Amino acid sequence: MPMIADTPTLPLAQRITDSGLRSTPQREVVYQVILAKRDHPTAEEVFARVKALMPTISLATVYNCLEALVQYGLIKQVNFVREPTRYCPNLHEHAHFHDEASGEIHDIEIPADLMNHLRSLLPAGYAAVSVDLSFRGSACPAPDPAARPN
Amino acid sequence: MPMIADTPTLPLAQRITDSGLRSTPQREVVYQVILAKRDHPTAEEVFARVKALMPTISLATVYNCLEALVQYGLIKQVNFVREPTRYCPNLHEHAHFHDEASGEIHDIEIPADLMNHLRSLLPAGYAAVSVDLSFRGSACPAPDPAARPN
DNA sequence: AATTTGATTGGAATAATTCCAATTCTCACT
DNA sequence: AGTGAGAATTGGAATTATTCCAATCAAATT
Repeated sequence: MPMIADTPTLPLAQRITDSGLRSTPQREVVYQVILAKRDHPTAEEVFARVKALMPTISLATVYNCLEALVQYGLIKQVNFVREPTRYCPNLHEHAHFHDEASGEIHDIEIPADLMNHLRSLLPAGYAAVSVDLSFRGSACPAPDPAARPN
Repeated sequence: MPMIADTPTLPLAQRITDSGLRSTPQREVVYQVILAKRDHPTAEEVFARVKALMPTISLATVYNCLEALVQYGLIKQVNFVREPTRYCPNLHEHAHFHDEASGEIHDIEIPADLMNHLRSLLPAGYAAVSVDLSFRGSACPAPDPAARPN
């Protein structure tokens, strides 16, 4: 029987092995659902989405896969006060905005030089592995009073 | 019997009521232990410290008090990936450095204009109530090779 | 094909936090 | 000072998020 060329997961498996992580069907499907939607699902949400594609997967495996994917730099994790950990497919260094009204999380692009500037504020002897910048507040869809078609 | 002037908690009670929050003995003692040490205790750590002063207090009340103090702006809460929420007496807008080696959290001062600059990066319609900036990495105690007594 | 190593699984265990109903306290008002 | 309404506190149960564990399964290497 043909082993390849009947599922579109090839590039995914590629990307996983390229990172140095062994590829497994479970890791592929977890990675796939995170890339499929540009949002910030919790482990439980990932589990729910993954079960649609692979009904036999367990929650423990989803946690394991997420941890492995984070560790090998394929996804990032974010967290907010009193919220479960969320996972993010956007590897580009960026900030997050947590909209308290809708509960949604939006990516905020931050110029790279500013991120580096933030790092440079650390006292001598402090080496930052990661910088976490997040905003909390509310987002109004149409703020400027002029020019609204509707 | 005299109702006041026999405990040094007066200014604390003052500060609590001034914030608009009703002062209670429990809230005072929770506030007191957080101000007493410039660190970042978890709720359990606060509970342990508070019990030394008020052995009958319950953990639920510590959580309630912490929540109330945060809500009325008397303390701040911080959190890190896969760590319990921590509480911080430093109201001055600042960042945190989480030292992975020691587990310690250090306050990092950030110029106010830079914090405002960060806020200004948000797209129109996004209003940030709070900005959370935290670093994760390792801190070496003596970085500069010159000038060390001892 | 056998061995070894690593991954997955389900369920139990743990950790952090919240909920709840009963009691107690505080404050405002007689 | 006494009383009643509303708020805070309490202990324990419940919930949520996550990790642990031992057994099974799969894959890579000899």
